[in-house]
Amino acid sequence: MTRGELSRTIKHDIEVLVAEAVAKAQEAGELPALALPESPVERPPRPEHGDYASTLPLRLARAAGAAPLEIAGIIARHVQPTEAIASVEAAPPGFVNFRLSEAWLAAQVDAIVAAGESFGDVPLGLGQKVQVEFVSANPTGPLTVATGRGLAIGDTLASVLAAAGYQVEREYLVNDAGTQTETFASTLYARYQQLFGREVEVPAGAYTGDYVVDLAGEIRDDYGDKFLDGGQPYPPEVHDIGIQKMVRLIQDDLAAMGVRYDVWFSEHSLYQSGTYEKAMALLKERGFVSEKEGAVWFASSTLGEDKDNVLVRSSGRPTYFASDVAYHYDKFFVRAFDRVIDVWGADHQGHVPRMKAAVSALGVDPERLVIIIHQLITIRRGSQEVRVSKRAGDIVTLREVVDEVGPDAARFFFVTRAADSHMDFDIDLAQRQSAENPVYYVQYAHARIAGILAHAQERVADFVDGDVSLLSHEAELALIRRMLQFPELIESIALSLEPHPLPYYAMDLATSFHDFYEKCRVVSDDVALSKARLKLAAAAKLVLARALRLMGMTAPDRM
RNA sequence: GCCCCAGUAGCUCAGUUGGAUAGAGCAGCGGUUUCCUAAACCGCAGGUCGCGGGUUCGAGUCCCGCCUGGGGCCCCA
Repeated sequence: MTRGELSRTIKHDIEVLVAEAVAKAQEAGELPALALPESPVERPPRPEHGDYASTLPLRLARAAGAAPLEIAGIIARHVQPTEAIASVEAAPPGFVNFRLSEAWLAAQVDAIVAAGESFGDVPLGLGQKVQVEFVSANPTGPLTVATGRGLAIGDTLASVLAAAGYQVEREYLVNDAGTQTETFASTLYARYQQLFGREVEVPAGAYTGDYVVDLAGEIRDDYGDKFLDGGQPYPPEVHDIGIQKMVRLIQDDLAAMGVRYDVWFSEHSLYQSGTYEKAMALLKERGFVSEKEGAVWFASSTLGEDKDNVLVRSSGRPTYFASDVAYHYDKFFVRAFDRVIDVWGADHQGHVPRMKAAVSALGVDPERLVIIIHQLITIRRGSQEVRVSKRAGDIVTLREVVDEVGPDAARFFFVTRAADSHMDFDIDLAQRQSAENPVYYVQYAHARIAGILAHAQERVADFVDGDVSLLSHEAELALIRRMLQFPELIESIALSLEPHPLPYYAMDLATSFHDFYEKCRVVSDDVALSKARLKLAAAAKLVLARALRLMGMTAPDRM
């Protein structure tokens, strides 16, 4: 096998080599003709075991009726040697260990530099249309810290999927049609009237945060007393203006976190475009709608749910669930996404089974809808827990955190935890540790390389002709090995849809670079070696920058 | 009561989908700068992987039970 377009990753190449070796051993009658179990090659934890290892013999032993070590020996003997592989060995109790050729490793630096920005891309998605919808917080208040998590997960996932060859759209659903926005508008209008000295009470369940008062002030400044006698509970313009301003605020907050959405989808538009009616009609046509107790129900119990769910209240108003059914109808039928990924907080987990049931009731394979649930964040100031409630007005805003610790540190923090894990966010600690945040460790490696390249510019003419075969130091090879993991990581994240390994990788890559820096003088009197090492440093800079950018962070040249 | 998630070093968390001697960051202790960025590097210390059973060549990882914490079980979103 030669290096080329067909090879996704060296890991993949080795998996192919193993499969071919088994097939040859079977032809030769040395192994029984058995169907092979799934057995991806893995990375041995200890360097003396090589770069990659197959555990296939261990999995095959019972069915083959032979000792694992013996099978490992047979497979190792049948592996076709390639320029990339230096050695193949059987090791007890039944591993097949592969060691990469150092000459081949060194040559990969040229490949990485040639690939440039596209190093790390893997042909997995093949242009499939994927939508990632995340955050989608109600436009009834500023974004809270809690939304930072969905933001980091969703945005990073979208970036990684794009790198993996998917056609990705980021989407924010603006809930501009529900009862929450009505309560919000009522509160806003009450505040507005109060600003003109009227004795008006805020409604029950009102949004008592000061930001509503500020917003009312803005409306007064912009429109004067125009809406003062606009009717009850609020004039429609106040509702719309309020939502609009709130959405703009949210957009600003998201921009401050480095997120750009492709689509801002209005819930209200589902009712104007006729999508809602079409979705309900399809559901009815397929026999999943029933009427009882004066309401319209989704017969989810026929799909294995423990109960039915209301679509249209007896008052005639659709529920949030009905909106969401129509919304997903739009995603799959109108816009025809191959795959839809919704990122929700754990407080919505109860909504997952019925949403999946609804999608399948619409006739869509429920596998095409992936709902990622992330656990909630507990916010503390020191030892004191902060209850976050938009309505009560006790909010720790995302903006507040960004302003204090910076977007890069915030993004890094949010994306580093697995979605399934609960998260403690201590604001005091975040401030104190912002300078200790590992993101700076990664960024520093990038800045260090930029410094070296600038330094070299004055001494070494150019290093495009650098001969990378001169790279043979352990630290150099370790850095190259680390970089070659990058495409594997992209592939792995695109499959698992769990972005949290990315920051860990970035730290490891930075460590490999710092170690190389300590042990290998880059710019020295040895011009040939300098050029080779400059090329290696430039490659590392590329990969660091890309890892950071995938997480929505900056890659500074100076710190 | 039922369902989902978690419990790993003092703290915050990873753990390659069941593999070889369980790791990182921070905190603690000690060391490294005539030299491209010391926001770095090297070393030391720190563990009954919540508890108890089970599955098998092999379990932090899978199954069962229990304990603790978070979330859910509305004609709320």
